[in-house]
Amino acid sequence: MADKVTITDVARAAGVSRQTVSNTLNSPEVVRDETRRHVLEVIARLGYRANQAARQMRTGRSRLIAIRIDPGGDGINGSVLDRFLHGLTESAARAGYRILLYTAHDDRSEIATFEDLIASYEPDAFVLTATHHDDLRTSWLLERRVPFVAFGRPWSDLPRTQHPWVDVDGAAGTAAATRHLLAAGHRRVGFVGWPPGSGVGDDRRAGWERTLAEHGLRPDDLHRAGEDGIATGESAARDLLGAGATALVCASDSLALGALNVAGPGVAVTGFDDTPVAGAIGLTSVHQPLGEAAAACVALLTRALDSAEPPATHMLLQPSLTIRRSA
Amino acid sequence: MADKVTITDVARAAGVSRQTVSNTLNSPEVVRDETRRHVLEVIARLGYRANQAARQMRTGRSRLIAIRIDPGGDGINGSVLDRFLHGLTESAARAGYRILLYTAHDDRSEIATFEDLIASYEPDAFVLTATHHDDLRTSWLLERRVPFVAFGRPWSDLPRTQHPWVDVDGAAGTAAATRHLLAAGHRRVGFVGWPPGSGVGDDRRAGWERTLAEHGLRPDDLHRAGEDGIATGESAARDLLGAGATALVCASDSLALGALNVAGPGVAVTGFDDTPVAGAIGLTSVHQPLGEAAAACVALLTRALDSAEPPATHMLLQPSLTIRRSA
DNA sequence: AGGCATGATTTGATCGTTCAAATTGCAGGA
DNA sequence: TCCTGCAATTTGAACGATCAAATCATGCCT
Repeated sequence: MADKVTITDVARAAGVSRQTVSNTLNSPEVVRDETRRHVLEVIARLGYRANQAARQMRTGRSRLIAIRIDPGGDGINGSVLDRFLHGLTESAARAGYRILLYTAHDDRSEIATFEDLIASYEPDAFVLTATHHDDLRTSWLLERRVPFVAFGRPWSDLPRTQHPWVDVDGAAGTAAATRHLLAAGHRRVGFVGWPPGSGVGDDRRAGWERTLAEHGLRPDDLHRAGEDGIATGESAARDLLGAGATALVCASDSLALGALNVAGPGVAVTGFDDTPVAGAIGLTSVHQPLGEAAAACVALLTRALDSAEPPATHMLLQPSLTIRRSA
Repeated sequence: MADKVTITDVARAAGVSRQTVSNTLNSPEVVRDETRRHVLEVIARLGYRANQAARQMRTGRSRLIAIRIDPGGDGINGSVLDRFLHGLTESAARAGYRILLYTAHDDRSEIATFEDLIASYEPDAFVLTATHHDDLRTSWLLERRVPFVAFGRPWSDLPRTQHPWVDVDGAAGTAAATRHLLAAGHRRVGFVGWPPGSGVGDDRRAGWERTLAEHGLRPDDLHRAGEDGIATGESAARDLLGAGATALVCASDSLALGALNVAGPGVAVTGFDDTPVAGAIGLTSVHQPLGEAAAACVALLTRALDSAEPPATHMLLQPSLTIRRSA
């Protein structure tokens, strides 16, 4: 590539030592004002930037954050992670970090990739996505004191699952959707979700249930569960409409799309994640502040890595409801 | 992190020199069989992996490939780049490379990021996406001899735009869609695209036009253009159906979705990019082999970087048509 | 005038791997 | 027996930044 400028080149041009150049950039307070100004002028003139490999060898810090990328393109909800990833890349760059990607198809292969990345590139931290029950990754990283933050909560109180996390309050999202439907006059509001046992799914159903109770209404068995997908949405919606529901809160946009296919005029449907599909078909959907979530992950990590402050342990963000034709 | 194993540790444990350990991994042909086997056993036992920063300082190679990530989440077509990015990350890892992400909002800020990344992390190459007319990036990289491949063709014969690229044949995609509609009995097939001047748009229109001509049919002004989006699709479809079209080939899934909103029974519509939206609403759409495109990009780069073979200059891949209810 | 303290600056060493030259040992031929 | 050639192995140096100890210069006090 173009001829490289090193700290020795700058030192020579400025008539000072290498250390004075390094101090000018990293500990300016130990350099006399006049010297510092002169060195900065030479740095700017020569276009000097520090070589990260050399810095890393001496400091042990790569200023890299590693995250898995998923093949989400076949799914309606896949775009959630890309928006998060974009936000993460921007926030990290602002904090002086870069994002390193990897792929993995299960916990064990992801752990094998952790070992490889840690040994070769030495990322300063990991961001975990798609956390789940019995997630092997979190305890592996905790045991080895590898800094990380999860986008998604641990759904267990076990000590080995206590780790830094950022999440969006799913229950608050379905609560807002439910309130919106109640405000529109609906009294028999159904819920289409996933089988119990999924932390995220249980949380989203809790928001619907709790809000009905707050309005003196009973769920009355007006909830159905199944694997995420349009087909599940369709069959669950048929059942619920047959049972007298006039409005449906769905745990995902895939489920909501299926419900919409079945819903007649007057039936209100909401989804979750505010995906491009929701935008395309006019679906009211819970919007997660993914840019904010990404920024929060970087903030938690940089506080742990760069700051003397005690690390923050978690951050729960609030969603909003994007209102469209469907409700 | 966990105690590090270095090449010196392995050498000591094996009773050989550092160079013999390095040779065992990188030039095994210069190490006696018996010695090599013994050293490999010690490497495995100690769990040694080379420190990439140290290697990079000596070889000048980071084994990183940098690519921009876009905030595609607000667009229906955004998922195209995520599937590509996932495929790229997997293919790169297979070839011994990792993917480094950055963001940029225009050519100039992207070039500023190039300068920063090149000086600090020294990526071995860049993958460019969203190439366009008067793209400043390609000439900047060519002038500095920075290795890169574009996912997308240069649409100009100017010497300064001759660079390695991988693309999917858009014209072949719309040709296949057009043939499919003709085979279904349609004779008045319209085209909904973008304003002339976009290389991608012009190419996709050419596929439709050429296929009609091959069947002795004339386009008859059965084409409309506008900014990508559902609204454009709707108004263009209205026009074309009014002009007698019974089928529509659209340059994107967004346009196709708009067209579908307007199309009555019996009107066939196809889109482009086979996005999750297409899957969700039952739209026949041209599918781009993004995993293959990603693998081709890595192949072109690794051939240029790691091989003595003369570099390949480009690769044009073939799409397929995913047939659903809409056509 | 000399000694001491302190701010400012310099320089040797280090990080871990690869490069390249030097060294070693062994076999074959004169 | 000695010399030469070559395969196998070793070791000093380099990559570029930071760390830390050493050095230098200046000012103040005795």
